[in-house]
This record gives sequence, C-alpha cells and structure tokens, in this order.
Amino acid sequence: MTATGSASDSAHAPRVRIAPSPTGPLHIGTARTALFNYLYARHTGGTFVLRLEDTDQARSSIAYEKDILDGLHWLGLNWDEGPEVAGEAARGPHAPYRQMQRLPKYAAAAARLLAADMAYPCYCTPDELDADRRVQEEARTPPRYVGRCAQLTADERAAREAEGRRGALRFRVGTGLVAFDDVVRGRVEIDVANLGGDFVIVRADGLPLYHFTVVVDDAAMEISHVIRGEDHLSNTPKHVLLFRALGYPEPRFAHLPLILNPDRTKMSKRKSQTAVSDYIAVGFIREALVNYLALLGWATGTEEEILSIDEIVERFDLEAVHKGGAVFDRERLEWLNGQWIRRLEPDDLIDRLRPFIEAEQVAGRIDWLPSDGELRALLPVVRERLPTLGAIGELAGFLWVRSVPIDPAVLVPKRWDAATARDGLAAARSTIAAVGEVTFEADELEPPLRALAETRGWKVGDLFMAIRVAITGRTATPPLFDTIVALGRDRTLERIDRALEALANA
RNA sequence: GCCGCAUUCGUCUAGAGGCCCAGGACACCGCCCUCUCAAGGCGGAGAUCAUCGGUUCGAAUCCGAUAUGCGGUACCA
Repeated sequence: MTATGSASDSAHAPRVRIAPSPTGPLHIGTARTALFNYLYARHTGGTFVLRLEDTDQARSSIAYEKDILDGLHWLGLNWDEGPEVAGEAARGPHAPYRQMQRLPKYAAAAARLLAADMAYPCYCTPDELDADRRVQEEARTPPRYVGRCAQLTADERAAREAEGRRGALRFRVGTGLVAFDDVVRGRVEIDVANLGGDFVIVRADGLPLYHFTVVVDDAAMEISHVIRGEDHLSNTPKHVLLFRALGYPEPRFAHLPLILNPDRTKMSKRKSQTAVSDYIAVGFIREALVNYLALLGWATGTEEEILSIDEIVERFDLEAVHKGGAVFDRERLEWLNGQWIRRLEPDDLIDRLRPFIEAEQVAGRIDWLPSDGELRALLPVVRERLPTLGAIGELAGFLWVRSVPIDPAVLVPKRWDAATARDGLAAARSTIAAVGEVTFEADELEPPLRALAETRGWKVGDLFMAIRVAITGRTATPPLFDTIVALGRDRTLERIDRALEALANA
C-alpha cells in the first residue's frame, strides 16, 4: 500500500468528477457514469466536478461540448464545479476545468518527472515503433515498448535534438506489482511487466496524453473517488504509478460495469443508439432515462423500481454496484418512460409535449397547433397511450388537420358491407347532430349511439368502429366519445359527411 | 497472444450458508375489463443459479480449476 496515504482518507466530504471528452455527442455510457458520480456526491454530501478532457484536438469540437453539457443539464446532473460556459464564469476553486487551458500544469508535472528521471524523452519514430510491434507479433510476444531510448545519455539526447527531432516523454513503469482496492471489484493486482513497457505521457508535439492529464487533474482537483467505466480498469495501474511518482495521494477507484449492446459487446454507436440527444429527440423524458440508467448495474435491494432521482440519491450505495455488464434494453426504457409520463403534472406534460407537436406541424403532418386548453382536456385520455412524447402525433394528430384520409376499405367494419356502413354512418350522423350544440359531452353521446346500435341490431363495436374511422382515419384511437368531443360537433358531422360521400363513390 | 474483469429466467435484477427444487420487473402468452388502442387486474410459460470438483449436516451464496464472454494492451479518451 501507499505510504502517502489516500485522498479518500481525509475526513472531508468526497469529491467526484465526470470528465467527458468532447469528441462525440453525449453518450449513454457517459451519462450513466455522470449519473453514478452525481448520485454518490449527493448521497454523501460531496462535490460533483465537471472537467472537459479536450486534449484530443483532432477529434474535439465545440458542438460536441455543447451537446454534452446540454445533455447533462437536461438530465438534471448539475455540477458544483466546472468550466465557464455560455459567458458564465467557471465555478470552483480549481479552474480552469478545460484541459487545454491547463497545459502549463501538465508541463510542470512532466518537468518534475523528467528532472527526477522518472520519465525520459523518446525519439523513436512511428516507423520504428511499428517495426517493433511487428517483430513482437511474429514472435508471439505481447506488444511493449522496447526501451530503445530509456538509457540515452545527455549527449545522445542532445544529438537527436540537434537533428531537429522532438522527443515524446515516456514514463518509467519500473517493475513489481501494482495493487489497489476497487470499491466495486475489491482488490485488483497487476504486474507492471504487463503494462506494455514505458508509456508515453507527453506527445512529441508537447500535448499531454490522457493517462497523464487525468492523474494530474484528479490530484489537483482533489478528487477522492474516481468512478468510471470498467474499460479503464486495466489502465488504472498506470494511473496509480503516476500518482505515486508525482507524490500525490491516491484516490479510491470504483469501476462501473459496462453498458452493452444486445450481443454483449461494449455499447457502441454501430450497434445501438448511443447519443442521449437521440433519446431526447423521440420523447424520452429525463425522469425515465435517469431511473433506467440508475438501474443498469445497481438496484435498491428491494422491489422498488420506479424511483425519482431524489429517491435514488437517498438509496444509492456505491458498494452495491454490480460487477457484470448490463445489456441496454430499450423496451424496458420505454415502459419506464410511459410510467413516468403518466406521473407528470398536467401543465408539465403539456409543456413537454409542445415541442413535439410543433415538430409535427413543421413536418407538415398537422395543419395547426392546439391550444393549451384543448391539450389539457385531452390529457386524461392520451397520457396512458404515450410510450414517448414523440408518439403524440400518431395518437392525436388527426385532431389538428383539416381533413383525414378516407379509405372506404377500412371504413367498412369486417362484419359489415358498404350499404350497412352507409346506413350506420348516416344514422350516427343524425344521432350526433341531435345532441345539443351547447353541451356536447361524452356521456351525452354514448347512450343514444348505443341505443341506435341496439335498435338496429348492430354490434356496438362495428358501429363505433365505422364512426371512428370516418372521423379519425384510423382504427386505433383514444376512446371514441372523448375523441368526438375533442373534435367538436361540427367537424365530426363534416367528417362523417365526407366518409358518406366516399362510400357513395366507391 | 498477453493481462485483467465478469458469469442467477431472452433482458434488467433480488439473493451476502438453511426463509430459494430461486423472488420481482420488461418482453412474451392467456384471461378479465372494454367501442378500437392503450392502461390496469389476474394467471402462465421462462433460470439443472456457466461447468466440474472441494469445504459444510446443508451452497446460487465459501474455495479451486475449467469454459465462455467482455475489456485493456496507441505519441485516442
């Protein structure tokens, strides 16, 4: 164990972080890692830090950064310390929180390692390195840096520098066993010999690399618990070595199980939908996504499963996190989403539905937007029919169009013929027309229409289906009488007239 | 290849030696409710707890080996 102690030994509240790399849109896996860090921080009264790891300049972009920050905000995973965004100043005592703005800190740390000969400049060219790798491959031996530049004298280094060659900085891994106690996995040991030799911490162009920056920053930001995906487990010994070399206390590590594609490989864009924004776009709501993600790799130990983020915070326990990976099951997410949609307050639901209804109009699928009053009246019958907010158009779009498509073939219920359909619709039309214009309500409509079916010897299902198709153009809709009321007396009668015309012409 | 990690119904999971010939949820099937579609209620099917061996009076739970899977092995993160 370490003589320097551990960052988590302190009596202070935990400090955790999410350190996304803006090289792609917010990924489900990143969101889950952020969530677990957030849950741990909030449960323990600790601090949640956001740090942007943007040293991969070739792949990083502002657009991705925005997508990630927006996504985290949308999920409600607000950080206590983080970079300046949209004109707002950085928050927290360890600014800046963007790695590209912390370059001097890495340079200083690198200089210390170099001065102590714990790191050395390596002048090997990519070609040389490739050749080494090929030789090792053929010899069936594990790939590792051969150490060509490990023992260069000052003169030899100077000679190479004089040739104009810029060295990358390699960290000496030494020998021995590295061990650490992972909060979720227990003790993990790795022989340094399996680390692949001395690894590069600063590229020849001066840019520091991930394994190095992560350690420098986690130490500088006093991170006590590094909670991240299992894909970093094998690299953790490198970090431990670096913490020790730099004389920093080691944080505790907690490696979360991976989120998997259906084929049980690490969740990837190629095989799954991985961008949080894609889930937002089709109408998943934050409560459901957070609830679902929390339950991938963790459970309360009880049979509760529909939990708000605050309830999850209360119950969260890092030590109860699983070791095995979890397949992302979209159907279960959809079920949870429906559960949460049904739990939203009416006004809240209306607000969240708005953008999706507007999108329907933009797409030309509806002709106008409903008022808040109309929407509110509709909620009781649509809310349990919405697996996602984006389903609203399919479900109720027929209300906001000038006319619906009429297909005589579906207009006629299976047990009926065209003549009966005409007869039925005409009779229904007068029955509906007979209901007062002033009070036009569902329970005024139902009795006379049922009576009509009975006196004519029709199955109510058939009569109702003919009306349904005539006024909505579809066979699956919210309950008929609520639908008629929502449509209004005049438009209902008009649509029935249209249907009658279509039947006459057919 | 090497190293590491993992392994309970198709999927997410409960389970920390006897309460388990394994419980819940999603999905699936059936019934009920019902004007369609949902929602809801009830019920069903679905796991020899990866395998083998050991410890123990007793193992999904402890130990070992094996198998399989995944992850890592970059001058990416």
